[in-house]
Amino acid sequence: MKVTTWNINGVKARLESALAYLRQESPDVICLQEIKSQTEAFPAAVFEELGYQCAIHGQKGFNGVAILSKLPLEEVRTGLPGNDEDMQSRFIEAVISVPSGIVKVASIYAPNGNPVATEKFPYKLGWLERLHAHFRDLLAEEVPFVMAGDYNIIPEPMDAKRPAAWTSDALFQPESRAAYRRMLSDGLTDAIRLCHPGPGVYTFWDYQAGAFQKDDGIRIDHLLLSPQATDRLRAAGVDRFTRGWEKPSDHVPAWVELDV
DNA sequence: ATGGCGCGTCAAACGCGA
Repeated sequence: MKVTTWNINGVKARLESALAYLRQESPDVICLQEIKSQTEAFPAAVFEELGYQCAIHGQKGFNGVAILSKLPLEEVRTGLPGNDEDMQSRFIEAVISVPSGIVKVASIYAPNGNPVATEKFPYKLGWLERLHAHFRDLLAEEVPFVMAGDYNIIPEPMDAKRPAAWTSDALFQPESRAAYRRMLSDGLTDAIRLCHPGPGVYTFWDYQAGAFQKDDGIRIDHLLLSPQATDRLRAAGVDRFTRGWEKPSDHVPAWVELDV
């Protein structure tokens, strides 16, 4: 079972790329972020033609997440628990049926948090706390789950080509990094890091300044696995080739392969 | 050394991202 995550930066702008990617790589499940589409406007029919069921949590203009699955998709939940005031569409999860039972999959789009001196940064940290509280509940269920998405966190200096350039950025603040570490110390595994322990593994390159040509990237898209999912982890990777396609997203897909 | 983009909204700039 292959589970992929991809911040596509607009599902309408990226429709041809997304379809090309799915035809080529054929993941069983793909978690999308920044669909920038209302739920009703999501082009579900074209994905269904490729054999995917769609669970969508959109909003007007910004944000928006989705899970597309070739395997039976059940018990869809939208919205991160813990704050009824939060209207931003950044979380969706579903139960996926697999031969050995179930796998829970969440598509998450954590807040960027910039500028740090504004209310955006505490919103980011609060959101991450809510995410942590939610998966702590899931851990108690002792089921395999994958929380995949754009965490907007550079975990370590080795996850940036130029870490010094990010020191004042919300993505690399000590508080952001600490929130990520707490999730790992609480039992989740960073699958990409486990399978690729060295530096130079990036998932995002800015559109500006020829960042991709200079490989001036950062690793901010992550797949965090529960212990039961980690037991089944066969491989993980990043598909950086899509960044070289016409009209690319600034993020590339990252994936895990699980024995299920 | 610096700055260099792109999407969506909406019809010209602007909010937002990272």
